[in-house]
Amino acid sequence: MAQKERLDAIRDILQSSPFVSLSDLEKRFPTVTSMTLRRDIDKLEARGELIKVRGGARSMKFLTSSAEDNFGKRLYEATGEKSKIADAAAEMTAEGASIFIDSGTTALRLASAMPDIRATVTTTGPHVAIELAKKQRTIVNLVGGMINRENLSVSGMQAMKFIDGINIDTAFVVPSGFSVECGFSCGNYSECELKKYVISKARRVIMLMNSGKLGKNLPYTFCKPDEISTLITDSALPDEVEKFIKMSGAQIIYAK
Amino acid sequence: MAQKERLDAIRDILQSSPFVSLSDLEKRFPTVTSMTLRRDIDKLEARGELIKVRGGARSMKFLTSSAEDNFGKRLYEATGEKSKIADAAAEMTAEGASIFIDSGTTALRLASAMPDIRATVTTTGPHVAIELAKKQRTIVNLVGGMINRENLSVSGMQAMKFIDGINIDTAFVVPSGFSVECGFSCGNYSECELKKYVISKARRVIMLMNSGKLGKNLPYTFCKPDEISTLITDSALPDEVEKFIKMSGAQIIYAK
DNA sequence: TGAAAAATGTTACAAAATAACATTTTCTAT
DNA sequence: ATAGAAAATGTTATTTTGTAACATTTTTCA
Repeated sequence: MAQKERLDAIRDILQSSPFVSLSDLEKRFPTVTSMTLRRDIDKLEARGELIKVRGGARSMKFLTSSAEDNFGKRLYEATGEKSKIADAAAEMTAEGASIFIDSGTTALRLASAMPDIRATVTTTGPHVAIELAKKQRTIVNLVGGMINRENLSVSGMQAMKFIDGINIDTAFVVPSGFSVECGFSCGNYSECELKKYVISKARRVIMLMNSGKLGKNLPYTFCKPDEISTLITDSALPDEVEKFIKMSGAQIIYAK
Repeated sequence: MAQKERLDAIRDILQSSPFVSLSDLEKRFPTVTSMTLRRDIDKLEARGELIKVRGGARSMKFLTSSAEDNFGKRLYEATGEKSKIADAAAEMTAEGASIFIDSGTTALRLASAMPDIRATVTTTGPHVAIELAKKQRTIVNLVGGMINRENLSVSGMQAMKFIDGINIDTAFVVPSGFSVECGFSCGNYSECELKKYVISKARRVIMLMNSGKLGKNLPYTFCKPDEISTLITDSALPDEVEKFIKMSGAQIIYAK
């Protein structure tokens, strides 16, 4: 019976306060041990009524209301470069298309920015696939193969075979580096091979590159600008780079 | 710049997972100190993007939208039993083996409980693959194919082809239901087919079943007790069930 | 009533968080 | 280009917190 009263009291406190410390509780319930109070907190956490944090517990009520506030705010905050690029890319998708999306964080942003359309999306990124699975209408295919633990993407022989079996209308590819001399490059051989193959099979290739990648060369070049249709980036490219890419026949979109 | 990338990465992780531990982050960012990662977490907490908890951080997104996202919810359900089962299963792995791990939350527990051995692990669960990728020695293969959005697992023709190309020493399979009459069953046709195929190819089949699945029948039966080597469960089975399974020649392990 | 289960207490130990200061990197204004 | 400021990161020692494991008490209910 004693336990029930304590639990109720803790609940009450957390209705009017966003946090309660263990020492507060000790003062309030001097007849029981701190261990007992910890166990009370554990119980309430298991029921989802609060969140256990260092030194005490936070009120679920206050957490959810502040979370909603933040969500509204974030809509007006300047979104990061990657999100801008992703938003621009998301507009280039179409109902009914067969779409390929690379792995990586930029790709992940694209996945969450994608509209919920009736399209088939194939990806090499497990995270991307998980994000895409939240859509209701989109069919999601995950490429099989060996996982590269550095960047959590799939590649290798099995992956090549998988790509072999599909057609691609639009491929969204993310490089790790770009320079005029070396083109688009990445740091892993089998990934490079896979990207090459995807690009060769895709009707339209859209490269998503945030400006941080500019001027970086990685060991394996998988593509030159003349093989892509569009480059989406966040900030203005140096003149000679822009000229070079346009000469190669690719369109440049500055996402903002 | 480096900091920004880390913050983005942490944000990303917490978009698809309800919790990230500090040690996860240490593995992911081996170039910086844990102190730096703590400070990153502090920053994000100050912005209301996550909640700092002992050992890591919890996703604000999952706290608020856990009702919609039943996968995240299930992670915290039946935690105890599933971990016990996973721990017992983890002991049955061996260096050099070719191991298959199913998808699902129990499988995810197994993935994190697995020792870091030189083995090849193939899985149908993207979450499982991501978890396994944290090991240093283990080679991780992700089966390719169509994603089932209910339980985030891969199946379909492409997946069957993938399984076709590999050999399996030990398969850890997780059913959605079991009864004496119907055997081990699951709720999805193509998944059922895949499990069947995996079981037929595996030298040794270990079924991981928490007691909550007992007595449940789902539409598709993929296996009867006489096809498995071992059943790992958390609490004592009713006598007649235990008898039936042992008569089929399977070993029963009670995890505790 | 008398076992089993639940609640609580005790203690020792392990883990995690913090503080405070040192060092490095990055930015900025001249 | 560079000095100085500010921000980011590293280092270490210390304190706090959490947990595990087991002992004891209380409650439940067959």
